[in-house]
Amino acid sequence: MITKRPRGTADATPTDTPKWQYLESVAREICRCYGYGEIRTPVFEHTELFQRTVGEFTDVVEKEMYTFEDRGGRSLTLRPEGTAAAGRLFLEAHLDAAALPAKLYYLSWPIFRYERPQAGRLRQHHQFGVECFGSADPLVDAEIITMAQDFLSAVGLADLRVGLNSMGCPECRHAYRAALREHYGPRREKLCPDCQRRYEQNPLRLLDCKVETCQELKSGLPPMGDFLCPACQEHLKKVEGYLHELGIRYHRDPSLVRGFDYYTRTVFEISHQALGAQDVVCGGGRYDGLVESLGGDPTPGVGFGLGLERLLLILEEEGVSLPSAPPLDVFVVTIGEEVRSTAFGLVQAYRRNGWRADLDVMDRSMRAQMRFADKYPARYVLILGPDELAGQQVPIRNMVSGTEEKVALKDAVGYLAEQSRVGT
RNA sequence: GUGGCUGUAGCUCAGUCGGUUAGAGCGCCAGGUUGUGGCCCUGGAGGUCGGGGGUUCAAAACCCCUCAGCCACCCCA
Repeated sequence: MITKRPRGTADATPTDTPKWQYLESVAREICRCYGYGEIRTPVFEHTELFQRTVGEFTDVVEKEMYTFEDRGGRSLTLRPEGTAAAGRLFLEAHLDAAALPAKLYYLSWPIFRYERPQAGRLRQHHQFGVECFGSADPLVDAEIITMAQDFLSAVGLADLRVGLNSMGCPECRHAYRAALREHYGPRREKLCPDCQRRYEQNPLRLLDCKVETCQELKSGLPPMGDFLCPACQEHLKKVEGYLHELGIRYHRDPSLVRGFDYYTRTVFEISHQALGAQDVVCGGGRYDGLVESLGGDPTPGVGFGLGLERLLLILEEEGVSLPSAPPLDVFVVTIGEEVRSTAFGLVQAYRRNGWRADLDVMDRSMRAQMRFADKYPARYVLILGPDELAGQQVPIRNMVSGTEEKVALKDAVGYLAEQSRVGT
C-alpha cells in the first residue's frame, strides 16, 4: 500500500454511508419540525475566532487545534467545534439584522482535534449541531435539550442519561471563582499538577478532577448552585420546569462543567453507557456572551453538538438495525456477446424508469451471473440469450419466491411496475 | 500529552520449547451443471507474520525502535 489513512480518521464505504444518510435524514426532519434551517461554513476559520470564543486557556485551544499558516501568512485553524463558526456566520450573514431568533443547524460537519485516538474519539469526527441565536428565554434551552432527546429516540435509542447544570453568568461565576480560590488557596500544594495549573487559569475546572486527593480537597466546598445570582437561579428553575412538563428525564449534576469558555448558565450533556469512558454523545448549553465577544451586539444563544461516530457506536452496541445498501431491482443475465447491446439498452430503460438495474461486466458464465445476482441481492433476474433475442420473449425470475414468468421483451420494463403494484 | 494491552490471508482466529514449505473457518474466483441463484462437493487465488533494526546455526515467536488499533487518564462529541 502506498498510503494509509492518517491516524484518528475513518473512511466510510458504500456499506457505511446508508447509515450516515439515514441519521442525516432523521436529523433534517427533526430540524424541519422545530423550524431550524441548515448552514454551511468553511472547514477552516481564522485561528483567532476559536481563541476568542472557546478560550485561550482551554485544552482544545491550548493543545488540540490543527493550526497552520496559509501561503498568505494568515493563521488558519480546522474547526475544533461548530458553535464559534455558526456565531461568525450569524454576524457575517447579517442574520442579527433579520427577524430573531435565528434558528440554525449544521449536519455532518467535520470537526478536528489533535487528540490521542481511541474508540469514540477521533482526530476528525462529525457533528450534527443546532444553534439558536437571539433569545434568552429558558424555553429555548428546554427546546434544545428536547430536540437532542427527540433525535436520539427517533433513531432508536433509549437509556439516555441527561445531565444538567448551570454555570451562571459572568457575575456569579466571578464570585464562585473567588470562592474556589479561597477554598483551595491554603491547600494548593496538595493539588495534582493539572489542578495547580487550573487554579491559576481556569478554577472552575478544579471541580471535575478525578484524582483522588483532589476529590478529597473538594469536601466543604460550597456547590456552584449557592453562588448563582437570583436571575441565574430563576433561569435554571424555569428550564427545569419546562423539562419536567415535557416529561424529559434528567438529573442535576452540580459538578458538570463544560470545557469551552463561552458557556453561560445552562449546560447539559447526554451520555450512554454503551460508550465506555467517552460516553458523552451530545453536549451543549447557553452561550450568551459569544456573539458580543465576536464584536456583535450582545445576543444570547443556546445550542448543542452531537457526535455522529459516537452515536453510530452506541447504535451498533445496542443492536439497533440501520439501513444497509439497497438491493438491486433487476439484474439482466446475458448469454453471449451478441445480446449485450440489447441487454445494455434494456438495463438503461430500467434505470431511466427509476429501477436499480445492472448487468454483468465481468465476463462471467451464466451460472456465475446468477450467483452474483443472488448475493447482490437482486429481486428479479431477467435472462437474455440468443433464443430470447430471436423470440422476443424473456424469462423474468423472482429471486425471492423462485418463480419465473415469460414476458415479451418490449413489456419487460413495465413488468416490474406491474409486479410491485400487485405487491410482490 | 501520560500509563498499559494488542498487531499472522479481505474478515474472525490457530500456530507447542526459537526448528524444515505459516494453517483453519468464513469470504472471493473457477468448476461439478457447455441456459438458471441459495444447499452440497472439488479445486484455485490470496501472506513484506504491521514496518525497521538486533540476538541466534535458525525468529511469526526473544530484545530495541517505530507505526497503527484498543483500554484508562487528560479532555471532549
